[in-house]
Amino acid sequence: MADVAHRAGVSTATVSRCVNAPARVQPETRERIEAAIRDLGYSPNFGARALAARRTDTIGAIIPTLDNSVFARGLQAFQTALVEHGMTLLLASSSYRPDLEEAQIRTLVARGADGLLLIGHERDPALYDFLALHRVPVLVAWVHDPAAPRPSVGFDNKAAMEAMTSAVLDRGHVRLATISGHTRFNDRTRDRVAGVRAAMAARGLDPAALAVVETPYGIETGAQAMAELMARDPRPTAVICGNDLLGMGALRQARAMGLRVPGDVSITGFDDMELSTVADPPLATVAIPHARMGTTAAAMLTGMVRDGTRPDSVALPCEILLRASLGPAPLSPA
Amino acid sequence: MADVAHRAGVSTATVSRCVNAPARVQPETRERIEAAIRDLGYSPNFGARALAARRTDTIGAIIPTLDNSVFARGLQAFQTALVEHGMTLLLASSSYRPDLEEAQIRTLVARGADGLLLIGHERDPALYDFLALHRVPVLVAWVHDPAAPRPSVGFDNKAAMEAMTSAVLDRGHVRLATISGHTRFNDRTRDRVAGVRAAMAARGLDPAALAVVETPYGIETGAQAMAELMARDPRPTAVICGNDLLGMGALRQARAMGLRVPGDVSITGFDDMELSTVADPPLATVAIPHARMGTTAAAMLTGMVRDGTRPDSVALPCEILLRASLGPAPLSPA
DNA sequence: GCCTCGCATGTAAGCGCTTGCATGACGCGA
DNA sequence: TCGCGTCATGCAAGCGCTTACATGCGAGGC
Repeated sequence: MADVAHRAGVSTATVSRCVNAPARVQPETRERIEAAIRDLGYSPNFGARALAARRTDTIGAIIPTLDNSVFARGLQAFQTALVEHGMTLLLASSSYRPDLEEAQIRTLVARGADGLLLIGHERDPALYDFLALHRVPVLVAWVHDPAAPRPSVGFDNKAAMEAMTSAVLDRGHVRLATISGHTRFNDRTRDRVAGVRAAMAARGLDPAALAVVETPYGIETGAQAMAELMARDPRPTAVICGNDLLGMGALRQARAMGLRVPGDVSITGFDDMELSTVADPPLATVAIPHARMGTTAAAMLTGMVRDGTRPDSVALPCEILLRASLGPAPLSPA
Repeated sequence: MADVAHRAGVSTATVSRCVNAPARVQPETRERIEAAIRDLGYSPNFGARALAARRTDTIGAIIPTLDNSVFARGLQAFQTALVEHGMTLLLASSSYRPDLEEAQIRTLVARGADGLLLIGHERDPALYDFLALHRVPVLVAWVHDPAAPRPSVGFDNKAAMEAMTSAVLDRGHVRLATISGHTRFNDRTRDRVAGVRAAMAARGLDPAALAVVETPYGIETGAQAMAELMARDPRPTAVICGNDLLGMGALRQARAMGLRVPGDVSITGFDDMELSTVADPPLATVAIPHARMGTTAAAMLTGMVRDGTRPDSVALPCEILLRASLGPAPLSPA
């Protein structure tokens, strides 16, 4: 930087201003500096800048997993938008484990993340205290809860699942089952199950009659859960799955058991992963606004970091995709 | 830090040593310091540390996309392993565009990435010069080419595709087609097509007879390419796809056209995405060692950064998964 | 018993930027 | 013409660590 200053015949202060606030330096001076920067191939030292300016232009994100495309797609949009705002993404994953998530949060804060994107509201309050202490703005994604004490961007998991369940009930189904991800430490999952129950209650069905199997997200686990549900008597005529992986597993298992979908049993998913369109039959599911969520999150978080504002939570709409895996309830009980 | 030093009755230098090289301080001193750190909730300032130590313990990765799980799964393993090595992941994506990739490389280097993970060898030599100039070690993944001037960790795309093609040829197919991703700027894609041709040549077939359609990776695009191929006369009896998304699209299109798979046409993929097992019929494909690749990459890159060594390239084996979408060639030409 | 060496710790000089404040030039109104 | 405000720029004090070198101590060898 000193070299650049010398070559341009100015002080390092002016070079710094030229880089960070070009408007504050005379056009001709700026040109000279820019030429010097180019000639010398100068690029500011990140550590020094972080130290002096007390910011890193870096945003941390901690997601449960990248192993399937559930979060990856939203993250892709988030990262791309972040770059457009001049920010860089620091990424960590928690494997759905609160203890690992906590460790990652601490790491990212120690690494100087200016802001954090987290999935879901539920975590140890002490963590939020920690973040407040370090003045790190937090944005919660994949959920929408205007009542929460922190801004969020996402969709209403409960309402979305309630809408999907209504569509199922519209088709005459009475004996419903749900294959859910683990609800412990996971408000999204819990809200989805609550949505199923709410829809049942709204139609005068007993929510307690809902058959629920909890299992980690995955195709295999979904298939196992399906096997278990199909062994029950009476057998459910519609299986509402907490995500598409579970739904795909259920579909595969149904086929393996010789059950027709939707003739004998209807199956729905949640997420609209690319695989749900190519399934046979295509999986009815809830489409999540991944891209908009990621893009919006990037804009909100950048704003929070730069202006110190606390934006309002943003609700994004989901879409119920009624595909062939959802059909009318079978006429005669199995 | 000064507070910690004062409370523990030592100098800041000792605190620093206690944090960075615990073995170099007396056990009882260390205990006092650690207690002080705990009591005060001290955590070192990242920028200051980066500035003074000239390293960030941060690794950058630039991948083409996170929109499907092709790279996401490997990245998941990479990130997890990185954390175990005390490193943090800076992530960027390029959308398969060399210009964006270059910009991201420059950004990550400016952000102080100690090392970089890149996908594929092919890029502007000036970029490699830039990286050498900045002394940033680079590891290339998703390919294996021992002859390349840079270390890599991955698999031999050509050999893998050659093996898959051999399996196809074993089943009597003669009229082959390939749906490939764009081969420009993409050595993986190119190697895969080359693998198909090599297998043909090895059996005395004319590699030039291979029908090739290039299209961006995607289910829709795969379906369109399939439609185009199936309209040709004579019609290929086996379609070898450059990845599973293309394969799934081809499968869907075949079904839509009333073609039986594999009765009328065989289809193969590449990647073993989760969706290929649930397809109907299940998609024959090449299983890539995502997790091992990610884990190995993390270990190699950490070593390169810490010891300044240049490790040997690592080849990881792929597995040919012969699933039902691949069958014998139809007896009578279509 | 003296010297040497190794070890634990302290001292202090940066690391390369940003930014509050000071300076001086210039333009404008009185 | 003078004074004041405005603007572009310079000065220099950090930002909070790491680390080369200095120091002082105890142990071991002769």
